[in-house]
Amino acid sequence: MNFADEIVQWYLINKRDLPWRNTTDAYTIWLSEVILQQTRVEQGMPYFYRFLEKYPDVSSFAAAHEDEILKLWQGLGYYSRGRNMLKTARLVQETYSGRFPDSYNELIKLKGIGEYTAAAISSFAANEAKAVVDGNVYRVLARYFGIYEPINSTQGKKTFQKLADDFLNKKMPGLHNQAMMEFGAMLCKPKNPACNVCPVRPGCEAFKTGAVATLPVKLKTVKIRERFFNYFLITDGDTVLMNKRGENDIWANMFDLPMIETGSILPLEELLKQPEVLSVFGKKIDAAEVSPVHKHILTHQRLFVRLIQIHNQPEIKTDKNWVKIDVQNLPGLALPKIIFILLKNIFNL
DNA sequence: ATCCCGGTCT
DNA sequence: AGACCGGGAT
Repeated sequence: MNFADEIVQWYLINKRDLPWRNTTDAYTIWLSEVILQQTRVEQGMPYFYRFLEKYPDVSSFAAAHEDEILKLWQGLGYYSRGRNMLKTARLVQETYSGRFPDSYNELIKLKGIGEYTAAAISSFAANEAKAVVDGNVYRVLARYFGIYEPINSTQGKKTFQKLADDFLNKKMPGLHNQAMMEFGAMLCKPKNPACNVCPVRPGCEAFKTGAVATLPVKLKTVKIRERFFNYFLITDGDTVLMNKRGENDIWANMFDLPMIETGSILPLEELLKQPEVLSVFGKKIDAAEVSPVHKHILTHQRLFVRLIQIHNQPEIKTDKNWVKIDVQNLPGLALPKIIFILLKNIFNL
């Protein structure tokens, strides 16, 4: 028996009895599939029952008000799913006279139905030979075949779709698709997969190489953080107050200037009222901006940096990391690029 | 408290 | 590539 047949055998014995599996009605399957997008079975189940009871067919769904749909959808998240369902129900009512389509090529045109859902509905309702590739299928294929291509890259998606298509049981695509997903959800789980009872363990590349916990590979999207650095230029004769940075943030152990970080760009007036500023510099600061806001790009951060000169400051509550440095010694310090630029403009370094 | 997970649309 | 959401794990 090949890999896919083994999984179908496993499925026939171990499957959960879920309500949407006992029908070939495209409308009912559509309802369940959209509810289950990005949603766990346990969470989606009560919503499925409520929707099916209130809207037993596409005509009743199409006749609903958007407010009713959203109310019934409340708590499920990704509310555009509900709004798209209403658009689709109305379109189906109009153009298909209420007969929900069950072919991949018709389904894929509908709002809220992408590749996965079109393959799911067409294979479950009409046994069309389209392989589903959802998060479960990615995981099962990546592990069994030992594929390190990222599942969320453009090329990776193609690779996995092709692999899924190649292994699809063309005689019973619906059963095959259900089996692949159930196997991923119940046995080949993201965490703590049940390899000890896995029927395809002997052929599993990830198991052989100890890569089960590593696969599938997923590109993590590096979110770029925006930060706002307000630097203060505090001079005394030929010296300037510098700050030795700590270990944990960017520019570890390098020198910058005394600084207050804020959550956004504040007008100078506002900035000087911030508690952190008041506690360090007091109320009567004679301060002026001496640089525009510089945008400084790092790999994971976008910095908005400006320099504010403080003219008359007799008593500053100084920090233990602050040190007076002779201006002529500034070029000898390890300075981040943007700090060097700010100081260069002031002191003609 | 923060991270991770997941289909579709734009 | 990023936005959309809530739940479960850490």
